[in-house]
Amino acid sequence: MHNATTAPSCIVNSTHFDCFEHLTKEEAELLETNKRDVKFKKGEMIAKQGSFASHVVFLKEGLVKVYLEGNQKDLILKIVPDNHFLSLSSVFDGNNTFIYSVSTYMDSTATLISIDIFKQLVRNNAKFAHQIINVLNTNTAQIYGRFYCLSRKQSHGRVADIILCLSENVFNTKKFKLNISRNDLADLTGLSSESVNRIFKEFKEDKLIDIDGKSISVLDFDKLQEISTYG
Amino acid sequence: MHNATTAPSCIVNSTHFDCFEHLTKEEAELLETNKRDVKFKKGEMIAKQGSFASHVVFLKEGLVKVYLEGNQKDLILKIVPDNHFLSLSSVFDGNNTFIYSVSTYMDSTATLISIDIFKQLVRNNAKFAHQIINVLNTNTAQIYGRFYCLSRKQSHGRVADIILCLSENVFNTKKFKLNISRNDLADLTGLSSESVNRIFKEFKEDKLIDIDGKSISVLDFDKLQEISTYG
DNA sequence: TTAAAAAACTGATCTATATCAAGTTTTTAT
DNA sequence: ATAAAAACTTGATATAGATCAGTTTTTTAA
Repeated sequence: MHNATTAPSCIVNSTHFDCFEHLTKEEAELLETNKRDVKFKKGEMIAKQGSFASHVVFLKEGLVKVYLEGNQKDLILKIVPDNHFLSLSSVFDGNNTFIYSVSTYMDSTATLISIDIFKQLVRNNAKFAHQIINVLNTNTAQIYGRFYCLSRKQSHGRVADIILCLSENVFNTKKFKLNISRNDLADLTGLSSESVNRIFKEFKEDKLIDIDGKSISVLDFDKLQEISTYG
Repeated sequence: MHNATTAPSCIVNSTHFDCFEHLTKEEAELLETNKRDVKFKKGEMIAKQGSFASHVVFLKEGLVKVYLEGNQKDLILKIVPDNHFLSLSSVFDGNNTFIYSVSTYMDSTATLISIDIFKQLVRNNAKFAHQIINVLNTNTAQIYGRFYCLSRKQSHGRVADIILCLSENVFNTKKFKLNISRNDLADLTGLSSESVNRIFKEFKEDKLIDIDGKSISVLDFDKLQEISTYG
């Protein structure tokens, strides 16, 4: 059974919809003349929560995190790989302000599309709008899963979730090189870096994973899944 | 500045879009012949997470909670008042399954719209689709605020949030009669009912609120807001 | 009206995880 | 190549909030 809360909640949204193929030739041309590619260095901010959103942002290349800023610690909503929209929710916000911040994990290229043009496409092309709705909804489903994870599961379950997600959805392999820091990992799990570290150590002792420098291998997939579900 | 995370995060989505006014006469008729009103008693389930969604659900009358079920405790995503959609995210899910459960707080009436007809409207009427996108996005913004609240704020901030939300967005008055139980309140804040109770007591001692039986009055709005922001 | 059941309240523990305070290793920059 | 900085590791302590175990109040129903 498909169930957002028993499946490991993921930090990336892997489903991809090819929205732009539904545009007419004229619409595609209109889009072409009203978009611009911008390069961002590692660690730079692509969007700032609360600031005016004059563009829809599409991540052409790279890896970014989308997060909420507040008076307490930041909350990472998701990480987004290339070929995904970054700011759809923001542009339809009544105030046209970014409802979250976006910053890069690595050098990235973003395509900025004029918000007016984008809205025009949505208003005039129902098939395009339909695809956008699909994107928004996969998004929502993913965030809900993560919401559940961070507010209901405890530390071991959260760490198991992250490992499974990185293995299955980000790197698509049992052994992968982790080029994000323990601190990033702590942010992603909503735990302290010390706690993440201790749990990694436990998982290694229990032969669920193997750690060799920056490389992590998933040894016992089923057990991790179990911990993710019940932890 | 509009900022989802400094404003008290709310459990209801108060913005309302009149989606149906954008339908043509024929579309409206098509809708009319393909919808059906169903009554639900207090405590009954309108939608069950994981089950097949053959209809879009619109809440005509009543008050419901939308929540995720999992192996741990349920997570209430939002409460929804009358004249709002209940299951938009679900119908666009690839599997057509409900991604969350919905049950009523009081006797309610729901309008069920055939999912195929609804999708047809979206695919053919871009203005209608645009409105649906707006609904989805206000929704998302609200859930993000709540996500931040439940995963970053601590107990006092969460309780302050709920009181402010009930006062400002649900009842629209400083003094309101709370006809949901302490247990419901605990569910909404993600705390234990004992903790909620203790904090209510503290707030009363500190003259932030007054409690008289089931009635709650907001006495010090600013202080509550401050607690919501920094607590 | 009164007994039974449910909800609310309160104090005493318990526990998960943060925080603090060292070390140690790795990375970076000169 | 080496010093400085950053990241990681580990143990000790602190704490927010859950859980438990009662008592009191309110609600329900006979």
